[in-house]
Amino acid sequence: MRLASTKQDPVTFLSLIRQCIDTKSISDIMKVQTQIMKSGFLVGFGDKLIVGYIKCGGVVDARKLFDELPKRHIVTWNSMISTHIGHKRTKEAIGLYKKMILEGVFPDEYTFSSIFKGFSEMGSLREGQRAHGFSIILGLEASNVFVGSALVNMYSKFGQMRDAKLVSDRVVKRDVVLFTALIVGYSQHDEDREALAIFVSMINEGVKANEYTFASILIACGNVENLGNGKLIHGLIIKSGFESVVASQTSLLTMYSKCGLIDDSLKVFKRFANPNLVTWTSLIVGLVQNGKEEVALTKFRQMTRNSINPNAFTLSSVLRACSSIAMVEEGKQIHAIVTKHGLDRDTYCGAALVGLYGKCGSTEMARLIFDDIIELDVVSMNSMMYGYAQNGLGHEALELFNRMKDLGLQPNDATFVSVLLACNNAGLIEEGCQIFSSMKKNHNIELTRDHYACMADLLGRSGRLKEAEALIEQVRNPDVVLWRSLISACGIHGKVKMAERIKDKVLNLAPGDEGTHVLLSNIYASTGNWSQVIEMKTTMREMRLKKDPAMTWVDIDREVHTFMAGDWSHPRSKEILETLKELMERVKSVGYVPNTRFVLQNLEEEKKERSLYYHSEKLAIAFALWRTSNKTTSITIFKNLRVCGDCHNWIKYVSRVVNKEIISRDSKRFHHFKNGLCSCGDYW
DNA sequence: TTAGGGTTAG
Repeated sequence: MRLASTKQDPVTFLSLIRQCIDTKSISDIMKVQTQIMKSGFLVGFGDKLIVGYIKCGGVVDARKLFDELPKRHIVTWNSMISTHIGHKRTKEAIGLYKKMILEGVFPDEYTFSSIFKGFSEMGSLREGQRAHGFSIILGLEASNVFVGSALVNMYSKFGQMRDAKLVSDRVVKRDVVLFTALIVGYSQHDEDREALAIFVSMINEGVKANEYTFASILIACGNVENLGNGKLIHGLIIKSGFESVVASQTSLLTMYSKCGLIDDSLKVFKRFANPNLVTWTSLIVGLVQNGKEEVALTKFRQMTRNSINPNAFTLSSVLRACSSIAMVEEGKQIHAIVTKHGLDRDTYCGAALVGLYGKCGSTEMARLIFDDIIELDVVSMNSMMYGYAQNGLGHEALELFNRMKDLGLQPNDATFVSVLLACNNAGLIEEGCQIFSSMKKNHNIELTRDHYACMADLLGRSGRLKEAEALIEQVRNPDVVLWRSLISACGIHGKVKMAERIKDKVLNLAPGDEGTHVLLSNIYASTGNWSQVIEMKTTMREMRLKKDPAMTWVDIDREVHTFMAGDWSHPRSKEILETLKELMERVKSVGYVPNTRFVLQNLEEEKKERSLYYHSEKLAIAFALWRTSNKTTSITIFKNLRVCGDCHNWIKYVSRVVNKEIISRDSKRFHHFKNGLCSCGDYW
């Protein structure tokens, strides 16, 4: 901008400022300001120059000039405050608010409409309440709906829904914005039914819902799985002409998936011409929640192919999908994407990664990620503790549990599932009992089935069978799984009579429960009670109950190889058999003795030994050792059932003679075999 | 010459 050097008049200055606003040029305003100051007009034009700076995005320059002005109009104060709030300069905004009061300028309805947001962003409830009091004194709380909405918002953010409601009740002319703010507040604080009630009263007051209201109320319907109302609102959206608004459609998609109608979510999704990141993420999350993890992963790939970059929300959800169905390799690929986006240290992604690595037995990797997370929360701590629990590292889990208290984090019900499981898997009986009894007393945690299951298993396995039974009887409707763990404990401690008594209880509950039949048959077999075994098996045949065949699989170079006991269909059977033979000789030479107690069939001793020889995990380990190079330091195998005592012992010897770590995930937990020892300490 | 609301995650 070129300025004429001749004398300038007020009209010219005004038009010059307007020109600067149009071209959004801060440097031009500075030139105009210099000119104005030279002409001695600053007092008259200060406010207008500030508006100019603000409109061009020059918050800092506006503030500089603002501080130089001897007198400022209330409008200028308000503009300064709202601009600072808008630019996330919350502290400065609150500073300005205090400064104006000190200088004797009273805040008005415009000031209050923006300043309350500042207090909620700063987390200063007390100061917010003080300002609220001031607005009441000035008669602005109830008379102006802008002020009222801002207050409702502030109290909602602080979770003070009672206060939010009280304010809203006092506001004279309530509009759709105020109602929406209240609905969102209730819904975000798990009071979705109240949110629905507010929606109804809004309609009754004759206030029309808009796309924002619809988006929020659908989330509330989804949260309480109120499909009926959700569908009604879907109809209202169509009637009100908001059918193509992205936000309300995304909420519609979420509502259907939360109500379990994932196909309807997919239908809604199909109508999007250009779904955005939030829409894609909502769909992916919905798929994961409805057990469609593979589809979720396909959608994720489709999304990235469409050049939409994932964020922490998307990636943490996809990672959860991978770990929930043990897609370890896919999970590792997603980890690479997380790293590429610099999100390893994000609370949500970090927690999901910890969960993934914990689940595949790499607690060390999980811990490395965990230690790097910038802001630890209950979930990330729970994930790490659960990882330790699954892998039998009880003391490590307890140490984190204590650290949680030091960090001032409130443990939740999931925390106790992890901690109790950790105690259970590590045989920390006293610690487990103590923590269990503290749950309600000291932490006000509602006991769930999972907590009881852990505790019953812990007591049962340690031989306190009567206590375990009494505990299960405390559960309102104890399920089959709970009782089965007690039967299995009876088996460990040779209490056949008690096992039979519990079996009758279970079969009354669920006559066709094959697990119970298998358990009993195994208990009879291990005590040499072969006639009973035959009877059990006949019953099972008659009832057409089938036992899951034991299976072990191993993932090598992204190819999964599955093995069953005595199954020689693998193309490399010859090599497997040779490796197995060699391994047997080596482990026997250092002390391994086959334990035929674990053969659950009535065979001659030598045949029993042969049958142990070909258990699926032995075949899988032999194959993995043959296929991988000598440099490989660890191999991981997966089993659908629990590992038998003989294989457990055998793998310990193998880990010693081949000098490698062998990680085995069975149906209940991980075992890390190293140098002839197992991480479970032979307690599982 | 100034002001308020919505959608996604463990």
